[in-house]
Amino acid sequence: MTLAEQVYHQMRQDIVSGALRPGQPLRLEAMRARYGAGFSPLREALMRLQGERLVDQIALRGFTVALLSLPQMWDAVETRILIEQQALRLSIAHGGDDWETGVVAALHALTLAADRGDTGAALEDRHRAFHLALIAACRSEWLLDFAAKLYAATDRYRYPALASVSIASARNLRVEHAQLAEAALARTPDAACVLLDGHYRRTATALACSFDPERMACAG
Amino acid sequence: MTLAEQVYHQMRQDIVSGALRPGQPLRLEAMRARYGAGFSPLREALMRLQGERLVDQIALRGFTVALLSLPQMWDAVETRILIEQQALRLSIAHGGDDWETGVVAALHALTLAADRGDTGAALEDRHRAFHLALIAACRSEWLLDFAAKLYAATDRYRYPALASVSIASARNLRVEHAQLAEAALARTPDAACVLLDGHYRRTATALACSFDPERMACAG
DNA sequence: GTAAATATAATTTTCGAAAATATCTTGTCT
DNA sequence: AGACAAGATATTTTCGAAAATTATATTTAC
Repeated sequence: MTLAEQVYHQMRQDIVSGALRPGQPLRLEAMRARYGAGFSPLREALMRLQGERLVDQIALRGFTVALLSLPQMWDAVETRILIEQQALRLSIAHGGDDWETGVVAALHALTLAADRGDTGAALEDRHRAFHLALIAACRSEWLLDFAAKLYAATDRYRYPALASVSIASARNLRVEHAQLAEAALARTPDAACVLLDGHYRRTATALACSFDPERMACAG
Repeated sequence: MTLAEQVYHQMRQDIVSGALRPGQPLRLEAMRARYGAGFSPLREALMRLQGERLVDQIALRGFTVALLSLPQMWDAVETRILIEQQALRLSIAHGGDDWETGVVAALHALTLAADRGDTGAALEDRHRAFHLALIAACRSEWLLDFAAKLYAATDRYRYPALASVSIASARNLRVEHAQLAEAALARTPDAACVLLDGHYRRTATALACSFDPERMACAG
């Protein structure tokens, strides 16, 4: 993997996780120290992140971490529901044994991690893998591409809440995930889409209640 | 505008228009001669184009123009229909006087250009402006962003056919556009979405019949 | 004291050489 | 002849200095 790619992945994770705060200027000299790379790979990574709307750029005035706001969160959530519902319908229609197996495996791994009390990036990876497994058989590169971008965009709002137990435990996420997987494997697209919609909307509503754009954290 | 931005826009147009052929390697030395820029702005432009799926990259082996294929065309078309139908519904729900005025103006400009027999980039700009005007009031940055990417992706298949008159004149595109605008302004979202779906599907079907991946042209 | 003009500093952007990697050519051995 | 290694060539990737631009501080004029 080239240096530019490494910087891209690290910086992306730092933005999504909040290590780099929304609005924060990304000065090249500071980035050079942080990621140990020259200007070229840094700028290449920043260009890619700009394309994912994680970074804002103003010509000749540099880059900043994209801001967070409730309207933007809802925009990302609504669009994500549109994309993933369609991808889920297609997956249910086209998915074979491998798809079913992938969903079961991802659900099990997520449940194990959650029950064990995993937190932060570890749990987050399992969660992303589960939602990806549901739509993996949709046979549309565009839908998968958009879903990945929107996952990162919405994840920025959820990450701060992951550390605090209160929000997560208030709802029974384990049951929601299990029902979603069950409906998908039962090949009932309408039911699965309703569950997906509810799952994302409840999450967004919970985050909206405790959203603090200043601290960019979602108080638990 | 910085040099990197100029290169990005020129290169994007060259890929969409077919001046750079699908599969063609984008050697940096050749690009440097063509666009008159150093390695840094060239690579930044290529990184952005990769994010839009117009360019493929293999680490340490360089960049190529993304290939075209019928399955990929249909994927882009189907996804575009999903995105633009939703954006159109939202625009119809939220659009005010400015939106209506924008649609009427864009339709008129497109009709003038088409009747005058404009071709290539000139007509293409009017066409894009019309479809953007329809969804401009949707109030979703994500939907507009995706629609723009998908427009470029599908435009690559349509550009070669623009030069030849036969395909364009076989259908009455003028009537289709006018009916679409009428349904939108009449605030009948279901009717408008049906027209949009039919418009894109007929276009894609026509292109599919004369698709030639080798020459990457769509014979008229 | 305020505002315009100028000088200074900080920052982004661009360039081309150098390093790293891949690809092609050639020669050798079985 | 075919397979394989060694060297030569071509290409990508990275670096840091230089150029271009913006931001800040200082001076000057009124």
